[in-house]
Amino acid sequence: MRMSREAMARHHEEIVAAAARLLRERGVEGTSVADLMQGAGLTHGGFYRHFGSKEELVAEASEAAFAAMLDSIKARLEKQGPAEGLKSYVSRYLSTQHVKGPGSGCPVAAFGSEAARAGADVQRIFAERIGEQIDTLATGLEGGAAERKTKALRLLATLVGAVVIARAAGDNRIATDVLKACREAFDTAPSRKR
Amino acid sequence: MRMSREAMARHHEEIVAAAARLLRERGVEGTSVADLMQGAGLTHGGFYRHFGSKEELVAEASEAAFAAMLDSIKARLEKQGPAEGLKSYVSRYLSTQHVKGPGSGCPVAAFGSEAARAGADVQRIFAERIGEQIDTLATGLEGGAAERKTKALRLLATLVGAVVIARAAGDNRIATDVLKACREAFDTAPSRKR
DNA sequence: TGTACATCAGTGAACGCGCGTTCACTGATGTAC
DNA sequence: TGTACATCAGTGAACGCGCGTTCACTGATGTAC
Repeated sequence: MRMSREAMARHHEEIVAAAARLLRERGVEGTSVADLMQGAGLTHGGFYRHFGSKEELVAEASEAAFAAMLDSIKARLEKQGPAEGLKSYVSRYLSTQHVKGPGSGCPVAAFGSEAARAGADVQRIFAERIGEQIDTLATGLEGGAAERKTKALRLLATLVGAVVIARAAGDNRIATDVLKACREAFDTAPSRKR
Repeated sequence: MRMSREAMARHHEEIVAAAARLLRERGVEGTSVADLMQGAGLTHGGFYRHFGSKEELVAEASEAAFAAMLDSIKARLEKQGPAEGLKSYVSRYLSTQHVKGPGSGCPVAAFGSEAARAGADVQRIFAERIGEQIDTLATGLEGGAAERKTKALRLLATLVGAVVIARAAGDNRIATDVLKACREAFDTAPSRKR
């Protein structure tokens, strides 16, 4: 039966939110349209009233995942100041909770390698939002504009790599070792004093 | 018709070699059994004379990909010595060629996030081989045993993250920027003098 | 060494299954008067 | 404001398709004598 405009808008947001979580947990190819709709409490048939294709939702959900991530960094920077804000963000990123809970974590670490093979829309969103993430991280670092950007690029690379490695290694010792090594690198020296 | 033992052994290797390349290029879920057999010049029907399941081949091909990678590091370390060998490996890893040619590159960067969701066999191989990769990288670094290992963990994280980011960003400026920033970090300071 | 036969690597059709997508249908919502 | 009707969000069955896997078949290979 027909839904009210508000109900439909609510459903749309719920589908995107469920997708943002499921795609990070199970990957693009590991999540079916039926899964995505079920995640929002709906059945698969109504999907195409909201999106032109699965890829269109993947793009929208990726955007939502990046937005949440960026909000988290910005909120920390504002509340705690550049140094402490960035430190707490890095500490959160390099935590076991993040490794074990990809559903609410960084989309680059969760399905960056799949995004590289996805359609043009998804790739464009990744390129744009990664850029924004780097610029935001840079505001928490010290030095001139160029230096801060270079540091931010290195920092993001280290964060993403550490989490990808920790997840690929599973419950192995390596997982905790790589997180610890990278956390210490940030706390004690490189990105703040380098 | 029945093949000779040598022919079968050759086919087995060809399938694994084709799989090692295709899996890194297209991901696990993006490559079908028919694709894998076709890559070795065979038809899909004979697949189960060689492997018990697709996942068994994924495990074997992952192992082969790691072996090639480790051989490459070890060969450089032996030929050029620890400092130069590691430098040339890092330079190769952080090159546009590696980003554009995942088929012969690092399996962690290519499908590490998929491996995290794969079966137990694949995950065990990733854990073991990542460990071996870290130990090998450590032999090219300076300092005590513990310090070298910590540096190797950070180095691998940076390498993997940089390539995942560069691939996710596509032909964007970010791709070249992140490679350059991480290359410079290694050349000028952190992992060798830190 | 030569012969007869069992083995089995590879082929290509077929299996059931889940995928992304489409469609007829339902009935509450939104709108025209 | 009330009524009649067109719209369309959501449902669930159905579509074609490609997937991983199985199978009957073929004929060269390997083996027993």
